[in-house]
Amino acid sequence: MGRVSKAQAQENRQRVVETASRLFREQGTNVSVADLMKAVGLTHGGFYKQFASKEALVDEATAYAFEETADAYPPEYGVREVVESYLSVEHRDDAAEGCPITGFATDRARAGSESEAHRVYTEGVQRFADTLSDDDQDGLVRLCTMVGALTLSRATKGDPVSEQILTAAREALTAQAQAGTADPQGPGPSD
Amino acid sequence: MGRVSKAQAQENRQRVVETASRLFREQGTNVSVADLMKAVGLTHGGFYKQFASKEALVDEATAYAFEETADAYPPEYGVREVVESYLSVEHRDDAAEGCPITGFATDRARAGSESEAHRVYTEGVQRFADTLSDDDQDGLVRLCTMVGALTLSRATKGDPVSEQILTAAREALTAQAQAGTADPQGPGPSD
DNA sequence: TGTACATCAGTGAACGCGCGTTCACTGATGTAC
DNA sequence: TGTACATCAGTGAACGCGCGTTCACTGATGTAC
Repeated sequence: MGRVSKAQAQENRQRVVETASRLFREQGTNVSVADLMKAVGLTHGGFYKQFASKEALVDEATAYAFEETADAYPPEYGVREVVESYLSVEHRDDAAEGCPITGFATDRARAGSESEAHRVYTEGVQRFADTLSDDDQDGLVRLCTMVGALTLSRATKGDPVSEQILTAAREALTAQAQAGTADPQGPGPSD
Repeated sequence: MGRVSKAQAQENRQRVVETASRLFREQGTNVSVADLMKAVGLTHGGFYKQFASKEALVDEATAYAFEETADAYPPEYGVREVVESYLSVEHRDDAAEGCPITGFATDRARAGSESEAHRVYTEGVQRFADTLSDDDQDGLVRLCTMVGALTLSRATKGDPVSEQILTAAREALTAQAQAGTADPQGPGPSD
C-alpha cells in the first residue's frame, strides 16, 4: 500500500487524533500506539511519520477532546440542563465521548505539570467552571461536585450506589440552580 | 540470604501490602511488581511466595488502604473538621497516604466490577458517605464535592486554580455544615 | 497532455526494555529424635 | 540440650509478551519537463 494522497494522509492523521482522544478518555493515556493505530485501521509503524512521539499525541488528543466538547451543550442550556446531561447514566457509560475534565483528570494528576496537555487541561477546567457560574460565582464548586459524582458513579458501577450518586448530585445541583443562569426561555429538554 | 523466620516473613509480607497500598494510591495499580518489591527492599522473585498474583495484591492493598484510613480522623471531628483536613494542600500533595476513594477511583472505573477490590471500594464509598451525613442525609453529595475537588486540585497542580478549587470547595462545604454533625464540643483543630 | 522520476505515507520486522510470572537454587529456620 | 535433616522465604536468571521507537522497503502520488 504505497504512498497515499496528501488529503488522505491528512485525514488519517486526524482520525488518529480523534481516536486517541476517545481511547485516552476511556482507558487512560497508556493505551498503546499499536492498539491505537489498529483501532484506526493502520499499522503502528506509520505513527512516527505523523507524530514526533506518543507524548506529542497526548498533547494533541487532549486539546482535541476539549475543542470537540466545547460546544457539547446547546447554547440555550442553563446550569440545570447541563447538570442533568452531565450526571446522566449515558454520560457515566460513555467515557470515550464524555467530558475530558473527568476523563483525563487522574492521568493529569499523575503526570508532571510541564506538558502542553497540562496547560490545555487547566484552561479547560477554568472555562467549564465559568460556564457553570451564575451570579454566586460558584462554578468551580459545581464542577467539583459534577466531576466527583461522575468519577464515583463510574468507579462503583454495578452497585446501586452508582445510580444513587448521580441522582443525589443531580438533585443537589439542580435544586440550587433554580434561579440560576438558565436563559429566559426556561428549561429545555434534559438530554 | 537463605530462609527467613516465620515472623520475619510475615512482617515482610505485611510491608509489601502497606507499600503497595501507598504506591497504588499515588501512581495507580500499574506500578510494577519489580518496582514495588524494590521499594520494600526485596527482589521481585519472592513476590509469588506470598501472593497468588498481582491482582490478589491489588485486592489486599485496596482493603488495607480502607482499613488504614478508616480512623484517619479523630472521633470528635465533625463534618467541618473532616472537610478542612480533606481539602488541605497537604492532602493534595500526599496521595500515597491519602484517601483511597480518590486514589483508587479511576483505576476502579477502568477495571471490571467483578473483583474483591471493587466490592471493598464500593463499601468504602458508602461508609465514608455515611460519616459525612448529617440530618439532611447529603453525605453522598458532600463526598462527590470532596473527591472532585481533591482530584481536580491534583490535576491542575502548579496553576493557582489548584488552590482556588480547594478553597472554594472548603468554603462551600463548611458554610453548609455550620449546624451539621459536629459534636457538642464544637470545632476542633483543623488539621 | 504524456512521460520520467523524486517524494514520502504506510508496512512490517526489528531494537532495547520492562512487564507478570516461573523456576532451580540458597541456606537459615524449624522440627524430629 | 545437641545433632541431622526437611522446609521454604528469598534470590536472580529466564519465559513469552507488549511497550515506544527505528528503519529498510513499497509503490501510488506529486512534480518537472
